[in-house]
Amino acid sequence: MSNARLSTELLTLVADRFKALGDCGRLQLLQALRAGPRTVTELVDDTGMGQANVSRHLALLHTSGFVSRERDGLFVRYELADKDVLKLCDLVCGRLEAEVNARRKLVVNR
Amino acid sequence: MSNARLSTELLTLVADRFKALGDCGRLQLLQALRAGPRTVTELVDDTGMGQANVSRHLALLHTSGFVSRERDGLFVRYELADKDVLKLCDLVCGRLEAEVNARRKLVVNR
DNA sequence: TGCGTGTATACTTATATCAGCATACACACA
DNA sequence: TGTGTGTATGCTGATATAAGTATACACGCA
Repeated sequence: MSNARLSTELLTLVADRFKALGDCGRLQLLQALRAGPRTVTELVDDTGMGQANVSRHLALLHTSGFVSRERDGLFVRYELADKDVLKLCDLVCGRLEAEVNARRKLVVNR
Repeated sequence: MSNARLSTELLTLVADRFKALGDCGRLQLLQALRAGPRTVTELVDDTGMGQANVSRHLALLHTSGFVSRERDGLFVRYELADKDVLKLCDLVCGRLEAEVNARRKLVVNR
């Protein structure tokens, strides 16, 4: 890391991770998982997305290492892999909030 | 932030930011900007990408708030907007490194 | 072993994204 | 005002991604 120049191969991997987070549906799933582990069915209910969709998005989040899965009988329970994911989201959210506030100030003071 | 449920509108905005980081070329540009401000031409040289490409990617990074721009005569100088971007990249890189090391260990010890 | 329920995947269509080329635009300077 | 250089943008074809439907697969249980 540090200041070393990163190879394009590594950057491609990094880009893939960001791409995995670059979808509203997947972020919804991650948000729903904030509260704790959830089965696919529960996530379908939580998000209102179709089952196939949820399953596909979860698969991608899983191969990207953002969630872990565990079979429980007939169900598969998904869970946030670690807290880094939320750190990433919160960093971006923080930036957004700052921008929104700045913009609001502009509008109010016009 | 905290644990409040985020609206899908906000999540869409967040997703757009992540999407902006979800491209190898754009990450290359951000990496090149680590060293300091750069003109478009310099970034073309640094990255080997086409000029139109570089310009478009920079435009996206700019509207996403990751870089700032400043005209300098005939040139436009781009610069990292803040250190958060690097924090984001480094978080993901850290995760990757950990995985790669784990995988390498598997290969070596097979 | 057969059935029902939960999850994953194949296939399709619609949409988005990317790179390259050509060209328009912005600016400095003769 | 015209010319050259740096930057941005419109257009195009190729590729990737997303969602829906149908269906396959996995598991528990009668």
